[in-house]
Amino acid sequence: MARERKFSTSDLFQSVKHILLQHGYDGFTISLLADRLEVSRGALYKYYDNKDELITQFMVYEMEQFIDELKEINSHTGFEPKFSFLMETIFNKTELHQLIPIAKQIKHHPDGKENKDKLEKLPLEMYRYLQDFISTGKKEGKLKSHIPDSVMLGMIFQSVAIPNHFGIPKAEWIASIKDILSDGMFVSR
Amino acid sequence: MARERKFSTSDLFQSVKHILLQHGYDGFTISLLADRLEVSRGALYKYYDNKDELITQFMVYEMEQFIDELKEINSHTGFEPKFSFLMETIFNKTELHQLIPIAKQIKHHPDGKENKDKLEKLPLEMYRYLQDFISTGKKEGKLKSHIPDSVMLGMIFQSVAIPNHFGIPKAEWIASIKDILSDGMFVSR
DNA sequence: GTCCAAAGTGACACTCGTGTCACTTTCTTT
DNA sequence: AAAGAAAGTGACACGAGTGTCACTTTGGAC
Repeated sequence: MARERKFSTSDLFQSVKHILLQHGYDGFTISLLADRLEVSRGALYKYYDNKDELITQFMVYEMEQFIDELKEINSHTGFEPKFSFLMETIFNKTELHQLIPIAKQIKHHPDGKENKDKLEKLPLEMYRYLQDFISTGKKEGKLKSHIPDSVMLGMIFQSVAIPNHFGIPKAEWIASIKDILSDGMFVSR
Repeated sequence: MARERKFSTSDLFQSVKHILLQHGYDGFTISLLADRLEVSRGALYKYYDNKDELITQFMVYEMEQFIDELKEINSHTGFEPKFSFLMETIFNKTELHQLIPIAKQIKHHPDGKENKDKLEKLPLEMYRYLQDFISTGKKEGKLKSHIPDSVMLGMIFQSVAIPNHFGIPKAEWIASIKDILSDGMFVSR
């Protein structure tokens, strides 16, 4: 290294996240990012060919980190503890789910699409990791076997995105969702 | 009217919807719309001050239409029929839920914000209409009374957005979701 | 047939963000 | 201290989309 860098990759990703969450995909500009890092736009183009590649790499990073956290699920034994861990992990990373619609907006250039592929495969990889959890649950007779795994996982993951319009306290909010996912909204007869 | 219009408002909204779903918010341009309607861009500016006002008006129209459909819920008697109607209505209008993230991206100009207000209030109006349904369900002892209404409605509405990655047939897909919402994923003990 | 008001046109000026590149700065190596 | 490699700068060319406006077209009213 001939000269010290003015910003680290994690500085950068942190800023990218901040800007994306605040301004959304199309509100994100290289200038905004450069200002925040106190460098010139040109400097950023030294490391990333273009805006979309930058955002894609950020997304991959963010997803991989999340998947790493999820892997911890295997350190819990028994179905209920695993389920609780899963819910906690998901609800502690609410921002990630705000990033998903943003990720879908990325306009991928014809060339350099390796990262695009990677990004598209990550959600599937995640599903695979959790497949175990679900099938264990079914085998143990805890989960209904006639409901497809993907519906269950889909419901679980989608639940973070529910807007809490009326500001229900976080603990009650999560408990309610867990309750519905587990035993439904209906009073059991 | 001194001269016949080349396009009706519903022509226009239909095209707007098509373009928004295909290209997303930032992919939407007045040129694209003008081309599709076979008019010049200038013509569109005769009716709408700017792009965002146009999209906002479209969104309001779309939401109001959906709310009208939902109002039909009162023509059904009994809790289960109402619930089924609600699920059907929601899952027959999947596009609308793809429009929601798009609506959030609208950049509202400082002036002319009446429509913006309207758009923000509509989801709440919708909640109000369905409040009845939920509270009736609770009173009749069908729904768990300790779970907040907004969590229930949130879960119901959010469920359309679950991506069906593995292409499960629509009927099975909806039935599974209904099942989870009603009685949960857990095997009842 | 003339008038006029609404509908439509397309060229124009403008803004904003992108990506490039020759150049400067800073530090390490020898 | 000279060389040179990596980091950073800022002016530039460019493209795409926006919104405006003087002008043309159309068709009903009189």
